[in-house]
Amino acid sequence: MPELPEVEVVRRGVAAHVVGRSFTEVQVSGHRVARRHLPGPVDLTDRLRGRVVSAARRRGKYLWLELDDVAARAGSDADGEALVIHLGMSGQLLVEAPEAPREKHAHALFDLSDGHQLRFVDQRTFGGLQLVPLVADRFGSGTVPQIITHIAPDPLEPAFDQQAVGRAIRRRKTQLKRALLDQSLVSGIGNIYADEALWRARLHGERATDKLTAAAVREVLGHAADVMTEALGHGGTSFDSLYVNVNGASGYFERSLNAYGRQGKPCRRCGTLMIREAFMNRSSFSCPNCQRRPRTAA
DNA sequence: ACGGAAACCTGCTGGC
DNA sequence: TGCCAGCAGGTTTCCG
Repeated sequence: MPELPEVEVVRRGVAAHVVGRSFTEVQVSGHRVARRHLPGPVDLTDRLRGRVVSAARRRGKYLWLELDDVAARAGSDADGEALVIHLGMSGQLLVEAPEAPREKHAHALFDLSDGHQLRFVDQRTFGGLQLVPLVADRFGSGTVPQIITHIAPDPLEPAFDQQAVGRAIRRRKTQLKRALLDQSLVSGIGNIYADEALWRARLHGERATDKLTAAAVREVLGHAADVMTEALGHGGTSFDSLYVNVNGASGYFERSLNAYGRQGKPCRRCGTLMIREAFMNRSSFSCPNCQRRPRTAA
C-alpha cells in the first residue's frame, strides 16, 4: 500500500492490534526483506524477540514501530530504537491467526503476546525491515529513525510548514511533479496523489517550479493534503488485493480519482478526453485542456 | 543541482 | 493456447 493514505491505514491497524503487545517470537525468511538491516537477519530477529511495541508512527510513506527502551531502562540517555517498515510497491502488514495459511510472499512473521500474528507480506520485495536508532527530528517532531532523516514532513503532520515547503519548491529549478514526488521536499505524495493534486490545481506536472507563483504552489500543496485526507477517509486507494489494510480489506477511493488511470475518459470538469504521458519511467494522467503544458520546458 | 535511466522484484494483461 | 512485451502505487544509485 504505497502512498501516504494507504500507509496511514496500515499504521492505524498496527496501532490498534500491535501497540502494547510484545513479539514473543520473530521469524524472518530470505535475505531480501532485511537487506537494509546491515547487521543481518539473525541480529534483527534476536533484537526484536521479547520487545514490547510502544508506538506505531509514520512520516510520509515510512512506518516505524517504537520499541520498549532497553537502553533507557539501563540508564542510558539514548533515544531508543524502532523497527522501520517500508512497504515499497507491494508490501502488506496483516494481523492474523497464527494457524492461517501462510501467504506465498510472507517474509516475516511476528508472534504477538495476545496470540495473534503480525505478518509482513511483499510480492515484489521492494519493501523491507530494519531496526535502527531513533534520533531527534530536525523538524521538531520528537524522534525519528536515523535512516529517514532525509525525509521531509508530510502534509498531514503538524511539523509540515507549507510556507517553507512552498519556498523550497520555488527555489528548485525543476518540474512541479518532480518536486511533489521528491520526498526530501514533501513526503507521502506518490504517483496517484501527485496527479490528483495537479488536476485539482489545473496545473501540468511539467510546469517549471521557479516560474510558479507562491499562491499556485500553495494551492497545489493544499490540494495534495486535501486529496490524501479524503482518500484516508475512504480507506485508501485499492486497485486490487495487493493494497489492503491489516485485516485484508481494500480501500475504495479509486472511484473518486479524477486523473490517475483515466486516460481516454472525459475530464470530470470539462469533458475533454484525459491523456496519459510517459514521465520519469512511469505514467502521468492529466486533462490536456484544464492542465496546459508549459510552452517552454522546465 | 538536475535529468535520465537503471537497478531491485513478481505477476498480471493485452496483443499477436 | 502460448509467448512476450509492457506495465504496476517506490526508492536508491550512478552517470552525464
